[in-house]
Amino acid sequence: MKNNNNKQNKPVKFAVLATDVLLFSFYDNELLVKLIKINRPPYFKNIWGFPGGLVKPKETAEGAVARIVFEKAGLAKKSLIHLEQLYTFSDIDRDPRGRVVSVAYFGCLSWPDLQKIEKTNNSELKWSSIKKIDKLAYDHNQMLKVGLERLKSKVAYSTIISKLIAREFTLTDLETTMEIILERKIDKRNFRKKILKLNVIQETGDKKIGFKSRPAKLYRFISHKVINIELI
Amino acid sequence: MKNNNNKQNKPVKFAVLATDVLLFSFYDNELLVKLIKINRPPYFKNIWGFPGGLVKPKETAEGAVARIVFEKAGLAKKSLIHLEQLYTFSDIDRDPRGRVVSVAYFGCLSWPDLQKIEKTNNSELKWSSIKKIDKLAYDHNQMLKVGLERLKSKVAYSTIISKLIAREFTLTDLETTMEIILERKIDKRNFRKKILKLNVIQETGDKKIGFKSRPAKLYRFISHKVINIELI
DNA sequence: ACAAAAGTGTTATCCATACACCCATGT
DNA sequence: ACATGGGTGTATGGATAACACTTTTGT
Repeated sequence: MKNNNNKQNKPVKFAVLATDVLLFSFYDNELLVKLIKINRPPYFKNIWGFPGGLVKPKETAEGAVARIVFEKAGLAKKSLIHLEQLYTFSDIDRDPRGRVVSVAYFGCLSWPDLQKIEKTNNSELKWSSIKKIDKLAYDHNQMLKVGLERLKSKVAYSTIISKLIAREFTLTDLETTMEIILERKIDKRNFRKKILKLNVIQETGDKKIGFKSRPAKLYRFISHKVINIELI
Repeated sequence: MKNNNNKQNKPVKFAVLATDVLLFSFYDNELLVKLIKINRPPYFKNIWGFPGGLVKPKETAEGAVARIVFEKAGLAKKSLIHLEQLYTFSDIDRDPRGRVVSVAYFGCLSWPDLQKIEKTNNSELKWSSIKKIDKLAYDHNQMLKVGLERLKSKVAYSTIISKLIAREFTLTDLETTMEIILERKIDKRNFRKKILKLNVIQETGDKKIGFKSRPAKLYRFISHKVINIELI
């Protein structure tokens, strides 16, 4: 039973349609992504990968992702605040068990909005810093590459960052989150001038206190919608 | 045999994976897209749609598109000079015959590079101005909307226009092609200053003559690669 | 000579960039 | 008093935007 006899040559119309989801969050100055332990001997033994699963006959790909995020990624249904299609991966050998085409999605979650259980790491499910990711199952390293590229481009050219940070944030929070995701330094004074002129954030009136330095004004995004706009 | 008994409720893993392709070209001041006559009674009788077909078990989605472009869209294999994945459409009822998920691609073709047969319109295959498109089969109107959006954004922010125009072109050709695709006027002098400074096109040394007005210098794109750069 | 499209320059405004010091709080 | 991060302004150069006339050809 060690051969790949699932990889059939029969001219059936096939196929197995799956979906995988890259869930991003941000905590403690690190961009995180949700990983699940994959155990499918003989091909994958105790290797990490993205949550995924088959799309059911009566589900859209997006519907399947919503279900998988809940059932497999261990998130409450209401937690998924931003989800978009990333890319469809159809390499013939991407799954050694047989032909599986995967529609990958990516989602963004605000860490402070997560419940305690959703933040917990264990042997089956964890939030991993993208800096610490090694070999993943299937073609998930390739997915991660595509996903990170897309996330970076969206962080620079849209308000998607609003889905990754706390509802209320200081300008420094916003700046450093963007710096870490984009992997480059942003000039503090120019960033503040620009973001304030764009009319996408507003002061809450409150300040962040108790941090052994001058209290910082808190801001929030005016709209919950992700709009395309050059942020930096 | 008039009911939709292909739309099964069986909990099979399913599925049928298909691909559809939006082939764009540009001729006579119009953005064109390739349509094929679809005849699948009782659902579709003599209605236009995009060329498409099933992905075979041993094909990637991109491979299937390359085949369909040749077999169904009537293009020589070498003609397809630019192809990229657009979006995967997985609405449950997008195909009334049953569950079919389609990975849509879009391609760009330079009209003068096409052979005569490839440009011909008949009752089964035609190039249609996107201004004259009415109801299409399946969810192809939605695909067209997504495709046009993507094409517009790429025309503004990449050199993809190089795949839609003749290899040698005047600055006015380039400008009007972009104007028509983007559906807005561009200032002639500012456009010329910008495009020339970007170092993406060069003079060929020749001029376009015989047009009852002053001959215009011809240019070509320096690189065949589509790069991301703000063109206008 | 006329029509038609090619080609060209200047100015004003806005935006991007570079850069360093004082302020308000906690300890 | 000191350490920490918050907050602010200006000057320069480059890009953008608005705008109209002359040139070269075909007829």
